[in-house]
Amino acid sequence: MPDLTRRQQREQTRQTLLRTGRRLFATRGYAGVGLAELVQAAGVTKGALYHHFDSKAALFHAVLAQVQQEVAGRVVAAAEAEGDPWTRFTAGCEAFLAASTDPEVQRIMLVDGPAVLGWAQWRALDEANSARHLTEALVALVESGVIAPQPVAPLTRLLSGAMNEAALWLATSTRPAEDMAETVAALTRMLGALRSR
Amino acid sequence: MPDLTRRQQREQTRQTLLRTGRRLFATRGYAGVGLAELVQAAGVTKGALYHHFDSKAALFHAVLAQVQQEVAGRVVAAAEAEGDPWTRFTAGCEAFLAASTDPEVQRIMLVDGPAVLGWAQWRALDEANSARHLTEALVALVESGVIAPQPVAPLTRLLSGAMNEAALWLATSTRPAEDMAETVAALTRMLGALRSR
DNA sequence: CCCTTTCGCATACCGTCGGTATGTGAAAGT
DNA sequence: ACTTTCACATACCGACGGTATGCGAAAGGG
Repeated sequence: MPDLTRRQQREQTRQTLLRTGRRLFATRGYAGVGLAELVQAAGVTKGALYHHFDSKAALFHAVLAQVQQEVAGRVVAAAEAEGDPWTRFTAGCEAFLAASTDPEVQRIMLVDGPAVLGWAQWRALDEANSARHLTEALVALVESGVIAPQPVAPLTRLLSGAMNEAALWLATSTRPAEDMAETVAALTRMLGALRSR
Repeated sequence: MPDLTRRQQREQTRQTLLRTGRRLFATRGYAGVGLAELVQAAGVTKGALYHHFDSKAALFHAVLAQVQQEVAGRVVAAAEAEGDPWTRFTAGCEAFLAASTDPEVQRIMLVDGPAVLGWAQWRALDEANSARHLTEALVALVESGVIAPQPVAPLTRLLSGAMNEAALWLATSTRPAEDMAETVAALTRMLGALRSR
């Protein structure tokens, strides 16, 4: 009787690589960490890495997907705690800003992501995990008559970009609480312009 | 009498490296182009490159600064053609979107820039060349009473991020004219919310 | 229970990359 | 005319991402 089945061992190694990759990519950036160092920190070898992932970029892709799903989870949780569409929407935006202020999240999701995977692939991941909820929220706002009927696709990109950049800026702020409050205020004000009269 | 003085020759080589770097970085990305290939395309050697720039990243930095100054030039020109602060502002935003839709500009300025130089340094360059004008325009709007008094720093980041992401999205659009129009419309509507009543 | 196959991973190695140390020849200074 | 400067070219290095191969234990079959 083996202490660990093969499936268990395999999954454990994979998770270790993901955790280690996430930690190192977040702290020193994708280009700043070599595979030799990464596998040593994970306690395995390059053979193990290439058994689980096709390339360094593929490992990064898996890490990025994991990070995005975590952020999306926090956003959805915050939104679902509210009742009406408008409050769900603003709560989700604020939760996204709060979650994305984490420096670990930023470097992987916002800085290195587009450059490593290319903008198109990064956008596809972002759409599948994060921007999808934003689009759904905007559609719900239009359908419930809270905001005026209008194309949601450009709105989604504008708001997504605005919040991404705002999160990066907030992370460097010397007065995070005030800047966060002012950012949410400005964002809410701008969103308010879309409301039906 | 020399055909070329040393200063002339030096500047010519430097410009050739900048042009070649810009072309290659734009088409295949920073990580996708090697220095050997770059210097061969420029008709020089690595010795020449490292005589003019401290590193590959330093060459990219110079290229990025040049690209940003061109974009900023177009934005300022469009803004200065208008009279009142509000129209200058919207004209500048539209000019930025139009200029940043160029794929050559995008990859260097919006995708690779933050990852190669780090967000902080990229932000400093952006602030010096591009976002500075945005801040000035917003301050002018507040001082002239067009929009309500409010902190401009978070507004600048929100709008800058929104336009950057919108430009990337527009570049992949299958109906660029319509999407551009809708984006400008949504942007203008959101900005309208900031107007004094 | 043994024998075979599978497979998760380690080892050894390769081409290429960014970066550097040194050489060189022509322009510039005196 | 002689020296110095300097804008490069050449040759080389360690480190990197990636691959080909070997190995040993778990899984499967009789």
